[in-house]
Amino acid sequence: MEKLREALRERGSRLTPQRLAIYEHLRDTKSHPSAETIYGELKARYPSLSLNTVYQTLQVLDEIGLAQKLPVESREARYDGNATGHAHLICLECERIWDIDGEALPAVSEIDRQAEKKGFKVVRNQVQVYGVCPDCQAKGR
Amino acid sequence: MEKLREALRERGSRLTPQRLAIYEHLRDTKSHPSAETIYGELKARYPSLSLNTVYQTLQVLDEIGLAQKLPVESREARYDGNATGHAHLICLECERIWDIDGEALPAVSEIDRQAEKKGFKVVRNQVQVYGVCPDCQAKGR
DNA sequence: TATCTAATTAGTTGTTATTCCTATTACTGC
DNA sequence: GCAGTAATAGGAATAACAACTAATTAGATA
Repeated sequence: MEKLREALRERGSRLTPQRLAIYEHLRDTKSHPSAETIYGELKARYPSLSLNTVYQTLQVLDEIGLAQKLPVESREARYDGNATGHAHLICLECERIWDIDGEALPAVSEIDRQAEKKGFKVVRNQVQVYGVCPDCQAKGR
Repeated sequence: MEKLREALRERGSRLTPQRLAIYEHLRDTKSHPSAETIYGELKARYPSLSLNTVYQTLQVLDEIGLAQKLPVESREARYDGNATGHAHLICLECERIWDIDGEALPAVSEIDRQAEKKGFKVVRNQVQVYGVCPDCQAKGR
């Protein structure tokens, strides 16, 4: 929470209950929710919350590096409370998303390095692997 | 062109002048255009072309593996006539997109391998590196 | 090459994620 | 606590894209 307050202050922004709630929700879930989903999940506790605020807050969190917007193939963007560079595994059937960390990280860094070799100043990367998760495979296509 | 004809036939679809034009345009450009851009660029030669046809054709090309839809951060999807697995370099300022091939490919494959180790059946991947291109870096800031 | 039939086109309309607008509310620094 | 200013809520607007439809056209067959 102090991390959030500090990052917001640096940007000249205020810490509001809505922002805190969205930040904590994102931080505590592994589900990479969409804006709409976050809205739905927080609405019970914060009845006055508006979807617009969710969008704005997610954008702010993305800007200050405390969240990451994932532009995936489905229409809705999904959000990740872990903004460090890592890859995502996306199930084409159930649309769930998982992080791939550990051994995949060096490969992600290697791609950045190739980009830099071409004279690019790298800001961030997005690595998505689309496929079918074990659950959906078991469910028999 | 025969490749396109063949792939369309297999799907039970026909080769039309519009489809051919869109296919060739995509194949011959390195610019990863949006549907709207393709429409604008072909409109002069095919005045009767409709934007809807462009969308439909791009979807067909994507399905038969002769093009690739890139869900990028900007609102419009961009299309690539090279549907083989490779990474993209995207300039956050001018929005141009380049392919990264060659040495980055093993790293992309390595990430797929990690996904498979988790029990995923990998279908395709998307690797995007966002940053600032040399031109835009030179242009100051 | 004429015919039959299913696919395609182009135009219109629909859908929906996201953004814009603005009056009201509520943080923050004093 | 008060003033100043940023954030919120909520409704309306936007825009990319998808669905629908009537008319056209291409492809296979003979």
